[in-house]
Amino acid sequence: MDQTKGLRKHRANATTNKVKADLIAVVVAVNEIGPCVLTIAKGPALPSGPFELAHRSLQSGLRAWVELQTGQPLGYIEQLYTFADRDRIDANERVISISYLALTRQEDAGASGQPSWASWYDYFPWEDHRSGTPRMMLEELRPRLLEWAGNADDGATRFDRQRRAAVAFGFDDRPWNEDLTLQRYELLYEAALVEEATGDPNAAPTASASGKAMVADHRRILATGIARLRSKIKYRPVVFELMRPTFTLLQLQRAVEALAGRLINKPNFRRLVEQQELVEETGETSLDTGGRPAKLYRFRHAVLDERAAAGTKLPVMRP
Amino acid sequence: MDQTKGLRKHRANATTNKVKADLIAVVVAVNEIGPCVLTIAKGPALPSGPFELAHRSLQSGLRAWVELQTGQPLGYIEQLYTFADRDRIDANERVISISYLALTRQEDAGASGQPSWASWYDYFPWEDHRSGTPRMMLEELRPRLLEWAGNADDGATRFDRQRRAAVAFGFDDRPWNEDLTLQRYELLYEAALVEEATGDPNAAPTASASGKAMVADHRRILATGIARLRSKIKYRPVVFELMRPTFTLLQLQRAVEALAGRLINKPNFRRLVEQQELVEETGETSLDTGGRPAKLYRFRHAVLDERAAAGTKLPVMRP
DNA sequence: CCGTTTATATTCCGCTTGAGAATAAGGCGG
DNA sequence: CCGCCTTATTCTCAAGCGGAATATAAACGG
Repeated sequence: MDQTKGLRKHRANATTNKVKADLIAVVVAVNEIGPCVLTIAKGPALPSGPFELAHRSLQSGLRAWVELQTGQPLGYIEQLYTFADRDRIDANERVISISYLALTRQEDAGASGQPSWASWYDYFPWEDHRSGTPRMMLEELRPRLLEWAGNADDGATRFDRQRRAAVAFGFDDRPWNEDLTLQRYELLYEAALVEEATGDPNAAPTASASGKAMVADHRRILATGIARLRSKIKYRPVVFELMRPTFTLLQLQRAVEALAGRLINKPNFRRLVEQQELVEETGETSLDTGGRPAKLYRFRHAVLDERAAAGTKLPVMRP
Repeated sequence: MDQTKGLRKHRANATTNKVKADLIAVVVAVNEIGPCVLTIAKGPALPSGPFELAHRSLQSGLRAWVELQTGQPLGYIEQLYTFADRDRIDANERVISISYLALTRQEDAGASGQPSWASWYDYFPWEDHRSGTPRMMLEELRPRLLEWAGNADDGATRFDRQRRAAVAFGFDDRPWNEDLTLQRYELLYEAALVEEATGDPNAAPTASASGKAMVADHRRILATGIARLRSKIKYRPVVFELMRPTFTLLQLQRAVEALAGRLINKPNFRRLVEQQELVEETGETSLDTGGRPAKLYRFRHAVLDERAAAGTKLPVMRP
């Protein structure tokens, strides 16, 4: 097989192997309730639509679909993942899905459309550790995962499944890692503990003990978005895309806690924010906190240019 | 505009908006010379080919094309980015490119094919800081970037361009950040200091003072791959995909240095590797080091399961 | 005026990290 | 055989950072 053959084939098939490209969005906002995801009113599904000739770019196509389906304008957008749907392998049609994470403020919604927001913990109840480890995780998920591990044929697989579950969920005194949202969902899928894994893929999704289901693989895409966001807030100032123009430090902390799904040490969080110079005082204070008034801050947009988030962990030598 | 209309449109256009999907690979290996990228022999281009109906998945399609064009089997693969080619907007054809990063060992090459490897610093000479800051960066790039900044219409833009160049390249006593490979290339592109930005996109690329050019946007994709790899080696043990089964700690360090493009403090690097338990001794030693024999190590594959690379940087509370 | 509530500031300690020096174990030439 | 050169391996030490708890400030309501 020489490579000339490969190149010839490349050209010959150029016109026959077309695919349909779908754009799909995980749109996140934070309100009093907590972290929310934008769904289309028709059902438990993420906004999506095909990439069309009229779209100037992938992102503008996504913006158009989301705004058309929900009336919500998008701010920050970043690509998540592209995959070829395995469920839809027809003889002559292939579908590619390009998923995105978008951050927005809920009040940005325009007049048109009827955005419907849902707490993302409705879909992943085991992901919220702000009030301690969720009961259902220890009382339902854990025994069912152990049962699944025990069902394996050979001992090696049993041991492996147990270890994977323990790492993902923090069993056996392992630490909880909020970034592993996707691995956890995939593990539950593999163990057939989420509805999508068992039922007819075309059946209407319902709520179950292990969280609300969504159509097709939308819940998996949502898990990807949550995982990406949870790890990203640690090294990039993206939280501010979700905040109002001015805010108190506690409001900022609550937003981060809502996303991360766990509580944060207050003084240390303030120290972190201040020494990174992420915010500046507006000079005003907020009285509706109940106690002493809190200073209001705004995001220092300059940090987006100034710093490039120096990478860590490699003991490089200084010149 | 209600959403019903959006959904109707969705269905109606489902069959008319097909696109061609290209798979494109940044295949990396490390040899005595340094970090290498796999190119097709026909010219300065990355291996690529269309996603076809016959391919079981995007990744398997990529594997097939790379092996067909270069004879190189691929190990580790991860997705980089998906984009719609702006250069090729015909009336009726849209092309989507899905790019991948692949890691392999050079000796893994089979009999067929004729892989051609090139040091990636041939394409990005300003990225190699292992022997100090490259001359060409300070003597050629810097003055030309400053000139470009000075050419801006208004003072604000001039200042902004200068700052961006300083952040990306570490001018004015700012630290060098090896992870910014993509930003640096994009800046040079914007300043028209790389050949792809100026010449006819269909002209044959040549070498210039600012590194070898590649066809279309392949050099940009390569920059994306380098940036991803440089940041990934800091929190995931992917270097081992590029190493021989057994190696000395200095060989491992040299590989990381080749990728990162900068030197590493030896004792601290050893401490890092050991305390993370990434490797285990084979019991043998290597005599061909010139001085005292070095212990040989192998990668502890178990770490891939054990640890999930705990995220840092958020002052979470412990229960 | 005092207690309650929340915001903000300060302190302390242990661990990691950056940087350099010291020691070990081969080969080689005299 | 001995001293020297080269590279490998280990040790030390101080500065900085992160985790946790405590102390002070400013509003409100009785």
